[in-house]
Amino acid sequence: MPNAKYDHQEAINKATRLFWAKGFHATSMRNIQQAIDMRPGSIYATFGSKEALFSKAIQHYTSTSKDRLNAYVESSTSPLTGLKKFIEDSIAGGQTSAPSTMCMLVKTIAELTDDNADLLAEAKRLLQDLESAFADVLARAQKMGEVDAARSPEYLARYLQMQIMGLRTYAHMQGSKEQVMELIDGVFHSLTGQEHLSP
Amino acid sequence: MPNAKYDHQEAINKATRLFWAKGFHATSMRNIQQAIDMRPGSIYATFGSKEALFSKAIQHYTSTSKDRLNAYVESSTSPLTGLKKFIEDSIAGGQTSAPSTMCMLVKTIAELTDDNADLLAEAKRLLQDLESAFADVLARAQKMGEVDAARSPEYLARYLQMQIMGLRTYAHMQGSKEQVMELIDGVFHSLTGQEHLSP
DNA sequence: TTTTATCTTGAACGATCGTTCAAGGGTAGT
DNA sequence: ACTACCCTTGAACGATCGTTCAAGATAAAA
Repeated sequence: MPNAKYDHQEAINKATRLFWAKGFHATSMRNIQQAIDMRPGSIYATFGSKEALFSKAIQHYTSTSKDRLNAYVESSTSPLTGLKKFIEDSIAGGQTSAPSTMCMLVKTIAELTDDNADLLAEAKRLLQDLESAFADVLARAQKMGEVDAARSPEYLARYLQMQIMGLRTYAHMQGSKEQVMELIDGVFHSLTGQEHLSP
Repeated sequence: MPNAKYDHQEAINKATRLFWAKGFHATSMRNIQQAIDMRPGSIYATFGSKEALFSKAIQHYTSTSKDRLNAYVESSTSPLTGLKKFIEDSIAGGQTSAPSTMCMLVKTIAELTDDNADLLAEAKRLLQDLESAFADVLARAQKMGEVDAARSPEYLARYLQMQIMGLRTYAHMQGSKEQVMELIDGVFHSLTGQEHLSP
């Protein structure tokens, strides 16, 4: 790119934050143009369409989320405490003031229909990716005896994924940070308690 | 109304199902016109605006949900089994083939922003109403010894509300009905188990 | 400096959005 | 049969949607 004026990665980053905050339909291409300071011609030459840009956005979101999870797990004394820190940070929001406490992928599958079948399918696939990342962490936690080994990491990850969806959505609905933290503690007690996870 | 051609209640019912399936933004007034077989003039004379009609819709949804919950609780051998049947029916969907496994109010707070501040606030308020209904049921379950009495019904309802949000959203993401039912069982084990709910 | 290739610009397009309103239709009361 | 009143109709409005494209700007190659 001999004549590249814009930083495409930074553009995707800003577009991601905007889509995350407002959703797919409520974010107009004119909003995007203003946020990333590009004119329609450049945007369409670079990304192709609103759908394609949104696709880049949810991919970027997922990649960043995975990185953040792994960073917490690596820098913590144990996989499980790293996992908890990741969840608390996702909801309470550290310095990285996120556009929403809700998961961007959950917002996406909540909003989109078959009118955007490709995006919907991809959001579901990316959520499965994140679930796999949870399974990896939980498998490591099992080997360290932090979590009941009688249940498969896949089941535990499924359970955790569902809990995180609920927690982040609940946090978006209700203001009290204290009560949400209490719910997080409740979730982790049910996760470490061995006898109450099995169906 | 000496000259009323349309059944307004049935119109609200159909509009609710459409909004529930497609969300606020993706549902156009022309979609509504077709679904309820009314022309724009009549719709606006009756309901005032798209926002006002959507407000009626989420109120109707909440009212129906509460009725369905109470019906399950009354017709069951115990409050807790009624609660579980309500949840299973909400997700698996009985004969009432719902437009979505996801909670309409969750979809609403996931999609809307401050651009529709009134609707957003009302959806949150209606979710609190449902949480109160859960608290009533859980208090009755406590008196019957089905649920740990050491925790307040308000906390338990908060916990349950969060779980339902997660369960229904997860069910919408992932196809396997079997795995979702397994998760529901897991939730109820954590709800009945006394030692693992406290933070 | 001139040419060439690449990227950017912004006006403009057709489609669709939520909404309005003058005109028409139908029922009830006289 | 006539009036009065309510409800319904559907064309039309301005705004905004996602997207396109000819023209201009810019930097590397010759």
